[in-house]
Amino acid sequence: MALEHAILVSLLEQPGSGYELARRFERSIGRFWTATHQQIYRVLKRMEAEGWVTAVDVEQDGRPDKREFSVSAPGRDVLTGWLHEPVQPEAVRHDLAVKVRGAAFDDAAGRAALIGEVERYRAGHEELLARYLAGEKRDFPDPGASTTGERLQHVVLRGGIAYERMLLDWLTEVLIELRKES
Amino acid sequence: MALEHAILVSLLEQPGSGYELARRFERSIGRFWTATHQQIYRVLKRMEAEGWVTAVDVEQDGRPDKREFSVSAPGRDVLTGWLHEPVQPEAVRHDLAVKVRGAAFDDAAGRAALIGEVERYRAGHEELLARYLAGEKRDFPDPGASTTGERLQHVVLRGGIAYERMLLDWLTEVLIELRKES
DNA sequence: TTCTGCTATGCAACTCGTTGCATAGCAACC
DNA sequence: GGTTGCTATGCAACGAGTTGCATAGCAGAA
Repeated sequence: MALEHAILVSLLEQPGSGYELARRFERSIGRFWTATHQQIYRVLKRMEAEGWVTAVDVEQDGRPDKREFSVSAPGRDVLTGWLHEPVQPEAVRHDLAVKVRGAAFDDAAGRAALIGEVERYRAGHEELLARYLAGEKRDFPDPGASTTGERLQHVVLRGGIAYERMLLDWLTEVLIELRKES
Repeated sequence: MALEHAILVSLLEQPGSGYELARRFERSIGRFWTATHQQIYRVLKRMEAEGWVTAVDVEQDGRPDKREFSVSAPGRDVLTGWLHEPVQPEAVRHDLAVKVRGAAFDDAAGRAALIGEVERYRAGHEELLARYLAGEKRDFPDPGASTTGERLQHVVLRGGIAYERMLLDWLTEVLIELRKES
């Protein structure tokens, strides 16, 4: 399980509350690891009990108080320990690919509906790519002069960008094939 | 949940036993949906109870008997019903991206170890790409003249190929960045 | 002042997926 | 005859992830 590790990385990059983490997981970190706020709160609780993170109450004005988490020394050790473990092959789960193969067993009207869905899906990923590119321009304007952390964050973002471009090209191909059958 | 649907697609393409399905999930279908034999048997049992698939005992010589599953009419309806539902955004979970960002909080020796892991991981995906390309050559030698099912299977395979190529390029970039820090 | 909406945290129940184990038929090899 | 290895099926326990719900502070608008 790597949610714990994703949280440790995120908190090392920037301490924050469970709520803030959930928002980061919706945005930047969600590029490579998704999680809901319930999962995050539950895991934070366990991590706090194990001494991997520490929390301080922070009063805010105009807002409810929050509990800000930081990574402790043992938490850092847990992270580096995990970093040195072998990289496991990923579990791939891609609904759309199942649907495309399934479309062979549907009728023309059903395939037409699927085409609409794929177009909608593709438009969503076009938006996502645009957001990544905007984020890249904003956060990494100067490719040469940056810290280790920034350069590693940048290469991960470039991975997200490459993935989205690949996906958009592939979806174009899928639409061509699906339209041949309608 | 789409494991049920992946199984329905696979059984429509070719009826088979739980064991055979598990082997297909290791190979072709595992490109876009992974599952272990335990999961598959459990889900098959439930699907049989709900009448989505039917089983016949098949005697084999030189081997234990097997139970071969086929999709029933209700099962087909379940599949087409699912095909017409909106495509959900995928849950992305990529260990390696977490590790790359985490490498900023490791020391030089740790990053050196990670480089070795990434190289090993990359070599695995090079092999996988080679297998996909060999499979493409074997199964889809003639791009023009094929059935709907074959063309849709081919476009999904091309997606796998595009993904692996993108991944290999990205891993090259990751290795360059990690080596800058060692 | 009530309603909407964002910040902030959490429980409970459930489903999905993983891991470890167990059983059994049959073939081939040593 | 024992061992190894592949085919074939399954249970039980656990851990991970999802869904629905609940609570509460505070701001701004209607």
